[in-house]
Amino acid sequence: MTIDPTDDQSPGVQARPSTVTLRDVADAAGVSKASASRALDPAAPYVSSGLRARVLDAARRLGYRPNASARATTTGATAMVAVLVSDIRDPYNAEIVHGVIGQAGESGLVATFAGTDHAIDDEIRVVRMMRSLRPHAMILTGARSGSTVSRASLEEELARYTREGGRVVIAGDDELPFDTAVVPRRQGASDLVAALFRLGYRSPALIRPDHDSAAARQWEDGIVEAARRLGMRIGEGAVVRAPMTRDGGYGAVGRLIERGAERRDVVLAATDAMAIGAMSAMRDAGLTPGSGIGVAGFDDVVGTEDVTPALTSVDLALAKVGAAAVELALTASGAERRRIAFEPRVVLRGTTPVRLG
Amino acid sequence: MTIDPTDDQSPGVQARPSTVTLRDVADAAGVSKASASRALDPAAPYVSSGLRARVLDAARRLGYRPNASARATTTGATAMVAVLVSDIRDPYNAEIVHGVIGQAGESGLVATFAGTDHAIDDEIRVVRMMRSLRPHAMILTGARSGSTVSRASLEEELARYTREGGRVVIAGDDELPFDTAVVPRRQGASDLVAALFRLGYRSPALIRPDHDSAAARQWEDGIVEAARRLGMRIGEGAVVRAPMTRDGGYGAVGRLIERGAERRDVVLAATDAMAIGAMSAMRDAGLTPGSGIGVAGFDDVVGTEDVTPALTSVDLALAKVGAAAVELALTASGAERRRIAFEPRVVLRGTTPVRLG
DNA sequence: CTGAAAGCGCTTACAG
DNA sequence: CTGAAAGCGCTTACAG
Repeated sequence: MTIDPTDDQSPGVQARPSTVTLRDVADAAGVSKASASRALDPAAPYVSSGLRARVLDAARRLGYRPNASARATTTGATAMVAVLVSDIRDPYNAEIVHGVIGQAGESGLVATFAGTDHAIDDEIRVVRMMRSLRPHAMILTGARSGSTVSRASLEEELARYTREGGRVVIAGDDELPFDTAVVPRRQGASDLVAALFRLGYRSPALIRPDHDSAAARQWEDGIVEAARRLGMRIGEGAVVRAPMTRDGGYGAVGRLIERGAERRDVVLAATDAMAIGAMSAMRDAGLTPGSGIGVAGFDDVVGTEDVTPALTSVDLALAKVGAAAVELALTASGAERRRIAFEPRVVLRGTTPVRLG
Repeated sequence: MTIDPTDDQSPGVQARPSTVTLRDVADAAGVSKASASRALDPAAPYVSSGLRARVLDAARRLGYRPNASARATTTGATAMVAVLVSDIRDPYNAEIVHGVIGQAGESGLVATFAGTDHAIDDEIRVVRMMRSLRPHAMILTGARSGSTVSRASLEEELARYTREGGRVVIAGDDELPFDTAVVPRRQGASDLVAALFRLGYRSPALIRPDHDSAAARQWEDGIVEAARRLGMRIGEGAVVRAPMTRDGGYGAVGRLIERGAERRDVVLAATDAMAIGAMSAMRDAGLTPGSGIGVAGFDDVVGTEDVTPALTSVDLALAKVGAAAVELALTASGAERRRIAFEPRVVLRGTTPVRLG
């Protein structure tokens, strides 16, 4: 650890935190605070290059860092985007967050995160807390569940924030009335079905989440719409609901088999985790994923390459969605609501080989 | 979206962002700003309950949120911990970050994150940027790589921050001179070897990261130390280096086989991802993980349950490490450096069955 | 192009 | 217990 010896003048005295301020820089450069402030701002007009050089030099020598809080109380907003994320351990969210962090860094913003545990009431609390920071924007990501009352409260809290000049952007599903970087679930699901059709699959079984989120709905809508268009049948008994986890997928297979899933030729799960669980259950039941019956997941986050055989899935360009959310937050929005969507990409792997006959 | 009709008095006028300030609350309650400030602070002494009630009521009615920036410029620090994380998509980091977010929320702090892409130079840049926010503490997590010069610059930048009154805490490996919430790698590795010994394994092969991080070193030290103590032999040829990824683990197996890994009875990889890759490679080479030759990973993050057979690993209590880092950041540190470590937990699964003979 | 001054929203001694 | 006043570190019209 390097210690600047000039810093502790009187060793006996309790060392108080000493921060270099604009005042110090101005003094060191022999100019006024106003000039120092302008010299440090690359966008400021009317600064002589000599003065600017002296100030910059003094700032570097002193290790000056502008106080973001003071700047924010002057300008009204913090150079920050606040991200509300339901669960950072979910690789789906982690991928979006990665995109947000990258783009925020490039745009000179810091990104702040708060966890919300999926619950809307939690999210309301967090929005309230975040409002204190006066960030340029709040980005909401991840599925949320809660009552209609809670949802209204959340929208009210967000509306308050926008009235204060804040910007709200959704990164994910298109379910709240704000600018949205859309995760292309519906189209991805449709594309998946079309790709499987081309491989020879004709009768899918579905494992869908047991709660009614926008994500679940869009996935199912995409599947059903493409199936209908292509003349594939999805009967009543071919859809089961399960918790959106690996274990949920595992448990769903039993119920599918009770209903005669052997007559189906491919199992589609709403997430990779569910699909991976389903694969384990199939194996435990004596079925071999990829021979006789296919399996496909959704999201293409992690683990799809590491099961045997590798899992077919759909890449939703999540990091791009996160980056796009930051860009939406940065550019002024007019009256109308904006949407940005990316192209999903179906990734065919070993669980869905070409089907003969 | 709920709009408060009292808010837009003159429809023709450009709606300017209007924020409720302490002044507004004080006026609404008929008290001074000073009194309003005290009434809003639960810890303030000498506030009559009548006054407090009126202020609290006014604040709620108006949707008042204190301006964290203004508060911070007054008090000198932001109620915030800044977390520097190399890559949020790495489930190892995500798990620590999850612990940080949870504990920060409970302590009334917001958590801010910045990505550093593993590079020390990036980290220096980010520390500098974060210093502007004057957070109570910075928490560093994840492995970092860089030259000795860079490392010195990083430590200098961090030292500057501590001189300003900031606190630095490491969540992870014990490689920088600050308070540390220690990931118990070394002990976890030792415990793993001891557990495998009890199952009958005698001659491990090692797949270790090809860079010389503290994490890699501690894992290897733990393995070697326990093996020596138990009289197990790890020969020259039984250690290969590989990139710390799934593909790295995959590639390592080929080299292990060239060197006659068949004579080994268990393959130990420094991370789960490497172990999972190794399993795929073994299968491709005609070996079956768990029969004839065992496999064990490390970290126990995700995916260990989803490969076939399930992967033996070591749970490093990462979320607790993250939470402990926040607690270290919150409690005053004396002169001496503090360390908190948790108990690792060996999780035996299908890849390391009891070995007969 | 540069400086003196006001102001951002808060907290906290200091007097009452 | 309450209020008037100073001050935190910055930015930005406003005069020169």
